[in-house]
Amino acid sequence: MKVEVDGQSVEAQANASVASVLQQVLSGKKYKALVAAVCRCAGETRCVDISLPLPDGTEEIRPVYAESPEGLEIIRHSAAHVMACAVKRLFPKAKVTIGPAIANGFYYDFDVERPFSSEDLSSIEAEMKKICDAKAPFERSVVSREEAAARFGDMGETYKVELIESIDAPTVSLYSCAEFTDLCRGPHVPNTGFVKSFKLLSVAGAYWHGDEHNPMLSRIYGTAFSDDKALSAHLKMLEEAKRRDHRKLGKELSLFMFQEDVAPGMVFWLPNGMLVRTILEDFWRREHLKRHYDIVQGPQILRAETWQRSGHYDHYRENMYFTQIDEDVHGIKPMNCVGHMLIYNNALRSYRDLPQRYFELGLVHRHEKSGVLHGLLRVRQFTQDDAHIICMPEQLEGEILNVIHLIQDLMNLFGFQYKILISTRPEDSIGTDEAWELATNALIQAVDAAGLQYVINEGDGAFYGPKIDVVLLDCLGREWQCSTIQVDFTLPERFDLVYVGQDGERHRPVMVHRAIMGSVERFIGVLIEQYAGALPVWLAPEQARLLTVTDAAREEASAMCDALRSRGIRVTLDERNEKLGFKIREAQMAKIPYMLVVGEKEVQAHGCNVRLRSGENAGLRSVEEIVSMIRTAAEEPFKKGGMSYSFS
RNA sequence: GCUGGCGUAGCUCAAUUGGUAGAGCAGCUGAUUUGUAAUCAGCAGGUUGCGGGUUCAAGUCCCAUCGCCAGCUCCA
Repeated sequence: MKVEVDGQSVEAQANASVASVLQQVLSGKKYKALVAAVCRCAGETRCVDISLPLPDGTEEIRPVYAESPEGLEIIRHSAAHVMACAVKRLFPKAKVTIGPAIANGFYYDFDVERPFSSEDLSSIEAEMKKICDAKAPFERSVVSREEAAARFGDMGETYKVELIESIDAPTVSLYSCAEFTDLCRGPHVPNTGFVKSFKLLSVAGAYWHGDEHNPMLSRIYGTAFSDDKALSAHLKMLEEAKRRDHRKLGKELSLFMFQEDVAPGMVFWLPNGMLVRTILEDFWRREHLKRHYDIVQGPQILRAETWQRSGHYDHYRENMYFTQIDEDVHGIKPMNCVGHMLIYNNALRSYRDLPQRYFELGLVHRHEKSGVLHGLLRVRQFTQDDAHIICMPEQLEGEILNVIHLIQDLMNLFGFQYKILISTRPEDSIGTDEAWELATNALIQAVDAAGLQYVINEGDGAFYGPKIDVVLLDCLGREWQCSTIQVDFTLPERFDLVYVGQDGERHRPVMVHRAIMGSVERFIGVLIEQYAGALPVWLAPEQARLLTVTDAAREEASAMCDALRSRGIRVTLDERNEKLGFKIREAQMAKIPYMLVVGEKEVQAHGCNVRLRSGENAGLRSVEEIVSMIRTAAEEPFKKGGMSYSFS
């Protein structure tokens, strides 16, 4: 039969292996990096082992190379098998469970008497190395469910038996490498020699099936790449991520602190950090005013009956803080929506008044479980850049498009890439089919209109409406969930929101919750990591520092400091009796964008010698030149987006 | 909340397996007036997270508690 391979038509014998067909076309070098193949038969594509015979009716084969995303996934999955094999050699009593490839590597969960320690990792790694050096082939076999269950049952692998019993098919496939056999769909690399660049990273606990009522298993995380170069690049990236950890930088740059015994999960903003936050918030409020939002603020504490009405008391009570005065129970707000609903109801609204867009930098409290707290990224008290847009159904698409533009502009400002996920109606939900369809279409059409790619998450919406989530990608490719746009059918009902239409009748508006940064705390945490603490000039708490060389320059430096301040530059003066090198070092570690050196020469010339935090020297400059240099740098990121920055 | 690892000076970390709690940085005092990532000297700094227990003796071992870190689950 004829098979298409890489654009070439090849004659293939029935029963020929996938490998032999590919070999006719691929050069030796390409063939060596081949880990699997994607076969298309009758319009269906699937990834197969190259050692298997060509599936009947194959029309086309596409080679999968080690360095491709699919190839890496196969290598990682195979690495998980190799790891399980090594663990069974070293810890024969360990029971295997599952071991998939994940975003940047793989893991395998084991049921062991004593959890693995980090010391165990190196011995497991050494055993894996042996298995890989042996280049043991991965062999696939297909057996009946009963036979597989019996075999794993004999081995005492009770978790595997449970998995087999849950599979709804007469047969299951098994993969063996060396002496280890695992239940697995495949495909795998041809032999263990393809797993040559791997590293075990950490151990962790995880529940069987992710359910905390199930036994706790011991999980080993690792990563694997097509070659050592890619592996070391990845390990370097992990080091870099550690170096950029916002918790570490927050301490080093005196931005914020935590005092866990006093207020776990709540931030103390230090002067530097609060300045960054203030600048960011001021900018963001202005941007919202420009885009025709109204800034509002609701109360922090509302009586319990209101939370009953909103549904939070029934659905969100576990995460809420309460306070009791005499007999009255009050709930501290975990969300801002309720206040905004009540503000809407303060007047009878006409269709001419819609949309109403209420924006609030709303402080909320959520009692998150202690184990989930994480620096600024997950806290119990935080500020959402929250808005609720109340509009007529036919305005929905346009409103959502405006929100998407705002998201795009913010992401561009900081150079973030992003991914868009649209979540549709879940099983358990409220609202009519028509309303869901209209809202979901509005979300999709708005994203289309903005010319953006998206992924649909079927059934992953909130029970009260469909949503768009935006995951931003920082410069290391890490993902951060920040923006969210959610249509809500419940709250307009519960709070009986109405508007008077053109027909004089009362109608129910629709409501959109949206947050762009998500939370100011989280967003600043992400920014710190994105810039490794060297915040852009417009956000830097200290934009410039004047450094005197000797006391003789004090007077001149002090005058320049006043002059720069009066021009709106955030500048300080370091006139301590220290060597210049010492002052430079401190300013450099504080990641101050401009270091302005004033010594004898500069006093003569009435200027400063400017050093940038990159280490570059910008030469002797006058105060005016420095002001314009800093302003230009501060405004630079705003050139590309539809947003502006104002000095004041 | 669960599993594992931790909690020592303001910060970063030592303390030879149970035997006198130390160092660097920061701080203070003094000397030094210095040219692009650390000048020198001295001083001070601790109920080893908090509470019990074992022991002649506990930072070290045991129990409990608060919290942190890596995950699981959840989420802005």
